[in-house]
Amino acid sequence: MRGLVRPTFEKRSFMTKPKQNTLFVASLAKGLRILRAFDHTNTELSLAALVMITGLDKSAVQRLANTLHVEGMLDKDPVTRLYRPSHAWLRMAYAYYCSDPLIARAMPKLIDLSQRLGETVNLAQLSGQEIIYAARLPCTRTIFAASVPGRSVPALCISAGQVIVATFSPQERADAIRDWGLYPQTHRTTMYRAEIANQIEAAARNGYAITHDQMILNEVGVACVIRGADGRGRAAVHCSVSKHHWDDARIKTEILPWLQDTANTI
Amino acid sequence: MRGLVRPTFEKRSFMTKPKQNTLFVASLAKGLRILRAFDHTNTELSLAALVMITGLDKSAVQRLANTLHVEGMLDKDPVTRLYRPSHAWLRMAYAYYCSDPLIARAMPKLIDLSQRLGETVNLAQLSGQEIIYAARLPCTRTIFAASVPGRSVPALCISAGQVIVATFSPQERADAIRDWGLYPQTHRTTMYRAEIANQIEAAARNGYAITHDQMILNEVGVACVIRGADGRGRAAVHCSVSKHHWDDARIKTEILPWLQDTANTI
DNA sequence: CACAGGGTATCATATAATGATACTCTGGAT
DNA sequence: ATCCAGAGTATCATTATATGATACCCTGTG
Repeated sequence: MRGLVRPTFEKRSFMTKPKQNTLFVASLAKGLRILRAFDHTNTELSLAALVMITGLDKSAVQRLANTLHVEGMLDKDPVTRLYRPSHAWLRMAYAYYCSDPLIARAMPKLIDLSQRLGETVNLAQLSGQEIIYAARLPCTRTIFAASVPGRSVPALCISAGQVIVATFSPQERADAIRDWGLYPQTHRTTMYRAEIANQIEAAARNGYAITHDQMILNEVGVACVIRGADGRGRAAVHCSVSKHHWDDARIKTEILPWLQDTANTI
Repeated sequence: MRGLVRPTFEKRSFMTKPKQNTLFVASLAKGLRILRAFDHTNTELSLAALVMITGLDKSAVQRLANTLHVEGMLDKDPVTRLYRPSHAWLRMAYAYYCSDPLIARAMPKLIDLSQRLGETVNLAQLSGQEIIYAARLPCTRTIFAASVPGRSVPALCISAGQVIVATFSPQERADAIRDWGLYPQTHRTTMYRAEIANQIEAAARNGYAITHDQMILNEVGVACVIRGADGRGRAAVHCSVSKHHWDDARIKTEILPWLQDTANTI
């Protein structure tokens, strides 16, 4: 067994090739893989679990995780040895908020809106093929995932995404509807692209979108688009209410106008 | 000029020594330095600016920043070449939220509280010598920094920090009051440790703390501690109101009881 | 037109990351 | 009691990989 002459060699050269050279620091990228291993499913991870998830070598994970710990990016429970995201992850969000001028413009308006409506309002941004909730102002008890910012969901599924895609050129719109990811959040999440195409058409005509039961059952989402300088939608003001308290007619008369007004002034 | 024989050499061996060896990946640590260069002051940075702030070599910054860009941690404006935090920074916050069980327990209670009071409530956590606002539920227009989570401020300055330090043993408390960082946020921020000691004493007796003008002028902060299993305060429920609308008497009768109730049930 | 400043690309060099291996614990199973 | 499995930790030689100097390419300025 000792004599095993580097099965290492071909493996590494094989694995390393896909990465681009010389202006790409592989160690850093691997460190980021460690960070990304933490998500809503994996909230605290052992060394062994990190090895599993990242597919990295045990020694590598040991070093990288230790580095992240020393640098304050990961907390480590001294008894269980489990790693967890540190407060630095929250600080990064703050840095993001400060860096995005849209947030600063939107926040006060969103606060007013949430107080006026007495319902949960969100600022949703397009991030690749997903919508990320950048700011959330929850006004009623709801599930955990809907009460904290940073969650992302497939853009096509929800009103905020639809209203943004609706601002694209016909070609881009068609591409998005055909290609973008789609995965269910509830058993009622719309999974038919034809239906989504209709909803987006309607959003393009109306300037708003309303969806039902997409993220949470009995939840109605209403969204109005915020356009960038080029006219393309980059974000949306989104309001989430309970079906039990609101029917579509009241939503249209009592929520929509305020939502549109807010979106326009941002 | 060509013949300059490596002034490099001694510099590197000299600079590298302070870092611990073999289970510390310096490249990763440097990458994190790039990330940390972004804060509320530096919201978007050029290559040259990153070189300045991090003190790293130009080539290193080039490679590291490029790696972070390729890996989706930094956005890069194709025209100005400026780097900015990406949405990944928000996703990390979401991962943090999911990893901290306190958040999940606190959120619904905080929502109820904010609705009941009609005033801004926060969940504040101790992070080293600072308080970090983990969750914020703004109910009235306020300055930007007070409306988004992730900001951190010196623990001693504000009610939330005082009420937490008040749960420490006398020795730890004294150490904290003597040693912990203190930097002003307004021209009225308390900078006298003796006065802070008194406030913390009061907090220990009363179980709550009230501070004035610490972060924002004409702002009153009220906080009640949330104790961990060991009895030590790890977090606080914090409420921020305007001096113009609330005097201390009303705060004590109309806000404090609800705040204490919320803190206790979390 | 020359220059300065910032961004990009390339290369030889040896540092610093690598992954195998061996060691130490702990807790369960026999 | 003893053994074993699994997880975390520590160490080491090897060379692949990060390094920083340098040269190049822009664009805007004086």
